[in-house]
Order: sequence, then structure tokens, then C-alpha cells
Amino acid sequence: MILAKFEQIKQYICQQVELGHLKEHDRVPSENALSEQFVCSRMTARRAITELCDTGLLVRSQGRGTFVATLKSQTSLMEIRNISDEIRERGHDYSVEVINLKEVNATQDVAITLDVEKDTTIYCSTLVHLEDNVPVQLEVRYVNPRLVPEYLSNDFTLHTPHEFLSMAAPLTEAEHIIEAIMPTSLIAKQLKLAQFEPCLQIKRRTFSSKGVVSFATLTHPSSRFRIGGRFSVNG
Amino acid sequence: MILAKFEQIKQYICQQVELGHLKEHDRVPSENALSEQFVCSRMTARRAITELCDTGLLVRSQGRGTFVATLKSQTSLMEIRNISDEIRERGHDYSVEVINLKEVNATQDVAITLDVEKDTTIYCSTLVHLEDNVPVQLEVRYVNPRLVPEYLSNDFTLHTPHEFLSMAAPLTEAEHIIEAIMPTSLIAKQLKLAQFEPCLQIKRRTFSSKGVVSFATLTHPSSRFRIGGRFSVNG
DNA sequence: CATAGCCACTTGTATATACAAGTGGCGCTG
DNA sequence: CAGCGCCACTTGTATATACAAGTGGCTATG
Repeated sequence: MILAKFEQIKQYICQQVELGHLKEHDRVPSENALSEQFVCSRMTARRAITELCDTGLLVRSQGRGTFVATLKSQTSLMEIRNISDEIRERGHDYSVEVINLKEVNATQDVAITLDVEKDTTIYCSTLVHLEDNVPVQLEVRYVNPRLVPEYLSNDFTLHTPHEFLSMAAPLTEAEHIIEAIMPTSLIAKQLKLAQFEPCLQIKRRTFSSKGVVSFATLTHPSSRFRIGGRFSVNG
Repeated sequence: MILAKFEQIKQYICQQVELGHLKEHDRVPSENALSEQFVCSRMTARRAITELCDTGLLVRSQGRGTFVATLKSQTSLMEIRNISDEIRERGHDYSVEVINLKEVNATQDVAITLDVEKDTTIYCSTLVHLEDNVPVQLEVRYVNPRLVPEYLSNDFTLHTPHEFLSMAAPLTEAEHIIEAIMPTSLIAKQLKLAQFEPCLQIKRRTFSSKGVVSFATLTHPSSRFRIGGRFSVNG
């Protein structure tokens, strides 16, 4: 048995929803029905459903049954998404311009942020992400070489830093600070801004189970990029 | 039995953490130990622990045991917090300046946003929130009068719009767009900005179970306010 | 015809049990 | 003393069962 039974049942229900066989507010088979269908006990079927309720795909109602929830668009505010995927999902062209890749000595503040010793050699990548050949994000990223020693050998035209890091050291947590700034002339030049305009700047620290993986400063020209999201309020 | 047994166990463990008897990375009693202590089956104790893991209070490790997780500060990025609470929690003075309260005819776009008929009369409040007498947020808010007819009768020096709306129509969902803008001269004046500086602008739509409650535009001078948050990445 | 009550079906809680699988310590052996 | 293997303990998966409790429809009764 490769996959646990309750995982198989989860997968099946997810597929039914993805394929459109189950739509919003449709009733899903009862726990008893599923346990017959998958030849398992009711508790196993129940577990599958419980976990899908936790993710928000299903909602239960005692006495009535279990139903497909109102499907909500994902909250890209919270989610850390890969910018190339996001651009491609909008049906646009993604490309990247690598400005430089280097090793640098950690200054005091970067060392603290990355949780390494001062003057350690750390990796730094600077690149610009383009949507239909228009720069939409300047990404300056410092990476902890202890956790991802092979970072600089990545081909960034094939894998974004986020993609590469996700493979090398799966993300467990992230920390964000969002600010509005006026770009410096260097940033304006790198983003090919015709005139100065306010930019959204996100400082993001990402963690894996082994510690701080990287620290990135993501700068978006306001006229070309927004951040949005929808989420439900708990409690 | 007022509370289900697994809820009692959850409560007990939460208390132990709150009281400091269990600290970060401490080991919590094993499922078997809990089931003896509470005279229940292991599956019941297990359920309590499972749900506390889901909330992030505990982490499990097969073969080793269950531990109190690294306690994280709340993510104020996702949470919709009351600005007056936030300012007071920082130990600063909160005050508010009401610029105006009025009824307006819904223009096309506001009508769509609030999901009401065009030219309906809707409520509009404009106020500035101050931290130690410095303006930190300009809030322009449109409210659906069908859902909160008594909105304009609120004393905004006692309750922020968010507080009042939360009582009148509990939030179920919210939608956000974040942008960086240069303030108009009116906004700059209302925020008492000495010179023009980039501002973070959040457009927020809030929903109750009965529909769109309000639409707010929150403008923060970048030099006086940031948005931050930390969260765990699922999957 | 209206309704009160019963019944079938659903989810919710709880138990007892079994075996799989991961971890870490302890002791035995080379 | 180093390392291997066993064992105790832990969490992970799964089953079979029981009763509680909420929902909705159907039927019998007034």
C-alpha cells in the first residue's frame, strides 16, 4: 500500500471536485457510503472527510450530510507563490534577467537576519522578473550557504530562486514586512522605470526546518503590480 | 457531560501551556498517559492532540512524542485587527479625528463593490487614526445601509468603524488589495504629511454571512506604519 | 388538511483493539 | 570500546462497534 487509505479517499474526492463531477454545495457520499466504496471502516472514511473539511474544501452538517464548500480563490496574500507561475497563470509571458550572482560577506544586519555569524560568506542573487518583457519585480536575495550550498549553481533562467530553494529546503514558515517606498535611482534603473513612482517593497524571510534559508527584498512598481487576496475570518 | 471529553483534554493542555507548566519544546504526556489520566481511550486523547497540532500549538514526531511548538506571534497580515487595539498594545496613545460622516449616492463602481443597486443611498465615514497624536491611517469607508442601518449613529471616538461593524455584522470573510501610491494633496493634508511620501494603500472589502458589509480604503504613510506578519506554510 | 410523531439516515463522540513504523537507550558481542 | 541488535515506548493507520444527536420525510391521527 503506497498511499494510506484515507489519503486515497481524499485524493478521490479532490479529483471529483477538480473534474467538476462534484460542484459547489453538492453533497458528497456519506461516510458509510464511502466506507463501502473503499472497503474500509467508517472511521477511515471519516478521517478523509475531516481533513478535507480542515482544508476548507468540504463542510459538514450533522444530520444532513457533507457538502462541497463555496470554492474561494486562493489567498495569494498569505501563500508564497512562485512569481513565474503566477504570471503564466495570467496567460502572460514570463522571463527573467539575471543582474548578478555573487558571494558577499555578511554585514551585521544581514547576519542577524539570516541567523549566521558576522562576516560569513553568504550568497546573493539579484534579478528582475518580467511579465511580457516589462519588469514587475526586482528580487535581491541573500541565501544561507550552510542550508543551500549549491544555490549559485542554479540556472535561474530555468528555475526561479523560490523554486530552487523550495526543492533544496522545503519552506515551513515565512515572515513579511510590507512597505511603500520611493525607489532609489539604482532600483528605478533596474526596474526600467521611466519616471519615479512609488513601489511596494516586501521583505521576506523564509524558514525551513533547519533555520533561516533566505532573506529577500522584493520590489514591485505600483503601476505594474498589486498584491491581493481573499480569506475567511476565523472565530 | 457539558464538554466533550476530547475538548476537556484540549482545554487542559492549553491551560498547562498558558500557565507556563509546559514551555516551548517541552514534551506533552503521551497519548497513552493522557488516556489513563482522563480515563478515556487512546483515540480520544489522540483526537485532542491532533486538533491542537492543527492549530499549531503542538507538533508531533513519530517515535519521539508530542511537543509544544515554537510559539509564534500572530500574523497581523491575515488577521483583521482593530487599529486602536494594535496601537494600544504597542503601549502608545490612540486617538481619532472624525473628518466627516455622510450619506452618499452610490456611484457605479462603489455600487458594484458593495453589491447594491446604483444610486442607492449608502453611508460614508472618513476618519484619521492617530498614534501619539501622529496620523497613521486615513480610513475612508463605505457601508451597506441594509446590513448596518445604524452605522452613522455610532460614536466613533468610542468605537472604531471596525469595532462597530464587528458587533453589528460579524465578519466572515475579507478581500484585500495592497498598493503603493503617492498621496493626493487632499490625502497628504488629511494625514498631515509635511512632504509627499509614498503611502501604503489597502482596499478592503468585508463580508458577513448576509453579504458585503463595507468597503474601506486605508492609507498609511510609509514612514509611520508598516505591515508585517509571520505565518507557517502548509503542505 | 394540518400536524405530531416516528423512522431512516446522517454526522458526532467514544471505546477497545491490532499492527505498522520511527526513535532512542541499553546491553551484548566482537 | 565501538557497533550491532533488541526492546520499550512513541506516534501512525486501521477496524468494528456502540450510542448520541440533528435532519427531513413519511405516515398515521385528530
